[in-house]
Amino acid sequence: MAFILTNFSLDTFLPYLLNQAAVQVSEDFAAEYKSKYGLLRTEWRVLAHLGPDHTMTAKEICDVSRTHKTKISRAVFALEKRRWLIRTRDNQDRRKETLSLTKQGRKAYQELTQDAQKKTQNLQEALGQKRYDALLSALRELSS
Amino acid sequence: MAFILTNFSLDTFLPYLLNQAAVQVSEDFAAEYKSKYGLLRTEWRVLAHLGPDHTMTAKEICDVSRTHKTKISRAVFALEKRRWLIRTRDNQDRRKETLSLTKQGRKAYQELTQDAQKKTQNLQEALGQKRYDALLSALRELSS
DNA sequence: TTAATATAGTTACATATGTGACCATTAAAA
DNA sequence: TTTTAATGGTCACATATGTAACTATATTAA
Repeated sequence: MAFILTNFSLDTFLPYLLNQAAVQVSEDFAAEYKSKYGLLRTEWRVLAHLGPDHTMTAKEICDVSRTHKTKISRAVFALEKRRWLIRTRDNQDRRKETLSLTKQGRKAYQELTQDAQKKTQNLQEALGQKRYDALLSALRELSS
Repeated sequence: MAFILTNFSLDTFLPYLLNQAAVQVSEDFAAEYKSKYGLLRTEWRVLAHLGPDHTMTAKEICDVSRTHKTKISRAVFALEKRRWLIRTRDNQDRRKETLSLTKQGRKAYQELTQDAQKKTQNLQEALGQKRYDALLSALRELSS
C-alpha cells in the first residue's frame, strides 16, 4: 500500500518537536547546574545515574543512557577530579571499575535533585497529572 | 505550602525522558542526512525551515528555531557553499539578507522530507493516531 | 546634524564532542 | 597452552559549538 504524503512541515515533525521541547524544558535546570556547580550535562547525568547508592560501572552507565564511552569516561574523570566519586577496581574482572559517589557527591546529588524536582513540578502542574502521565508513557515507548 | 518530594529518579525526570526520546527518534533520520548528504543537523534544519518557498532571513530562522545566530550563520554558509541556497541583500534594510533555496536545494528538500516522513510514519502508527496527537499537543505546550 | 544605541550577520578563540587508534585484561578458538 | 578476538576504559586528533568581540547598517536621542 502506498501512503499519500501531505506536505512536510516542521510543525508536525516529531523529531523536531521532541528536540525543541527537550531543549526548552532542560534549559532552566541546565543553567542551574552549569552556573552553580560548573557541571556539564553528561557530568550531571552520571551523578544522577549513580545517585546515593547505585554503584555502577562506566559501561553500565553507557548502556542505560545510550551515551558513548568516551563521553562517560570524561565525565567520570571530571567528577573524580572534584572528588564527587571514586572508582574501585573490580578484582573479579580487573578491566572494570565500580563507581560510587563520595559524601560530597551525595550532598551535591541531594541539592541538585531537589532543584530538579522543583523545576519539573511546575510542568507537571501545567499539563495536569493525566496528560503528564500520558506524556511520560509515550516518551518511554519512543525511547525503547 | 510545602511539597513532599519523593526520591528522585531519572526514570520519571521529564527533561531526561524528553531528551532520550528525541535522540532515539532522530537518530535514524540523522544518520541518513549525515551519511547521504554530509549535512549537519542545523543545516538540515535551515533547509527545512526555508522549504520550497518560505524565504526568510537568518534572524527569523534563529527566532523561530531558538537557535543562536552563529550556528545559523555557519549553516547558511555551508548550504550556500553547496549551492542549495542563495542570499539576497534587502535594499530596504541592507543589514538583512533574504534566504531562499535554489533549484538544487528544493530538490534536496523534496528528497529529504520524503525520507523524513516515511521514517516518522512508523512512529505514528506505533503510537496510534490518538496518542500521537496528544503527544504533539503536549510537546507544543512544553515548547511555548 | 552628530552622537549613542540597537540590529543583522561574521569572525576568532576557547571549549566540548565524535572517531579511531590504543592499552590492559579477559574469553574463546586453535 | 598459545593465538586470536572481545571487552572496559583512555588518549589524540579532527570537527562542532558557545561566547564575546567585531563590522556594517539602521534607529533614536541630543
